[in-house]
Amino acid sequence: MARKKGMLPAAMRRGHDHGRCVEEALTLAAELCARRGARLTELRRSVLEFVWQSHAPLGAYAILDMLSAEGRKPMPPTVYRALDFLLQQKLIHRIASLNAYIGCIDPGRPHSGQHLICRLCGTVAEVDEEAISGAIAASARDLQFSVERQTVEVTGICVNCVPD
Amino acid sequence: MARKKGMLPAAMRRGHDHGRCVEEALTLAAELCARRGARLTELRRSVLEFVWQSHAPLGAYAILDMLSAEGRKPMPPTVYRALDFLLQQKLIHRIASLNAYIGCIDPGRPHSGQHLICRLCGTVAEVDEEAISGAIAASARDLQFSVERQTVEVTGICVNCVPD
DNA sequence: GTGCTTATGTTATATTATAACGTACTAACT
DNA sequence: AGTTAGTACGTTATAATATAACATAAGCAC
Repeated sequence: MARKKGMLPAAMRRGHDHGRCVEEALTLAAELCARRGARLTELRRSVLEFVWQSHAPLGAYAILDMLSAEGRKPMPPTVYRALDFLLQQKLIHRIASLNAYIGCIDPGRPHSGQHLICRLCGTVAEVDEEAISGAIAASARDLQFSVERQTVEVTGICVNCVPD
Repeated sequence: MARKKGMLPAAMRRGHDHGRCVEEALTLAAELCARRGARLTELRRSVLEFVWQSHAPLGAYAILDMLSAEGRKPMPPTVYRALDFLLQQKLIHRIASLNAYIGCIDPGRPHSGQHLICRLCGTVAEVDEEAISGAIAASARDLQFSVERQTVEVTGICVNCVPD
């Protein structure tokens, strides 16, 4: 799972087999839930699948529309409950600056991810840099602040969208 | 303005003279706006003052209520426009994870601030650690990602709220 | 003062999220 | 299989955050 220096995260690698990413993510999610005694119901699985299919974070109401298009006609609380479950299981992240949700690239391992958000194509890449989380932890320690959650959202232009 | 290592940011120093913080912030804001040819109107100044008076970020509708209590009866767009102005002038920050706004501690100098948010008392302290922003910049460079904005919001328990 | 620009007022509505309560499903035990 | 306890989902209503679109007023340049 460890990405090599200089290697782009999958979300920003053009032409990668994303169907396979999604499939693997769903399989891993099922395993993790089974191991934890958490129920990955059909609804929750569908939501996770939609979230994973998109490289850009999906809003709750976008997910709701997709479920509606599939034949279910859920109301907002249903979607939010599924999202809450997936957040609790750390299968997805919430991108606060977009009010939207995206699949977690490494739900099996505890980590504080950082997100790079391309302002043009909307793609979000998750990275997990010890240098970043370590610097935050060090600063917090200096201020005797006990960290529970780190939200790092970096907005800019991804390599695929940079004008030549 | 540079905070010494181990020294708490004002927001988390009990008993500091916050009235003075607010006063200084308003004076500086007036100077900066004058220098930039931006108009710090009465409304905008009031909003900035309310935001500064609180150590916890204020929501737009809380500000609206405060303005109403003062006699003005603005509608939401009025408040949001004032907030937009203050954001553009970098006199305040938006805390995405709270949908709320807080005064910027150092609006004169370009910087990418990081925020420590106490889950218990709501106080937010802004710091500006080169180690953090540098680590983010380095990671982005590695991915050929061109950074425009860094959002770092760290949630946890501040030193004043830690149980002994 | 006239005209231009910027700021604010006003009405309406969009978007995101949750409270509260009811029903159905599932698993565990008898 | 029947009972029960817990969990998930359905449904209605509404809260909280934010913006679009257009009207009026205030400030400034000439």
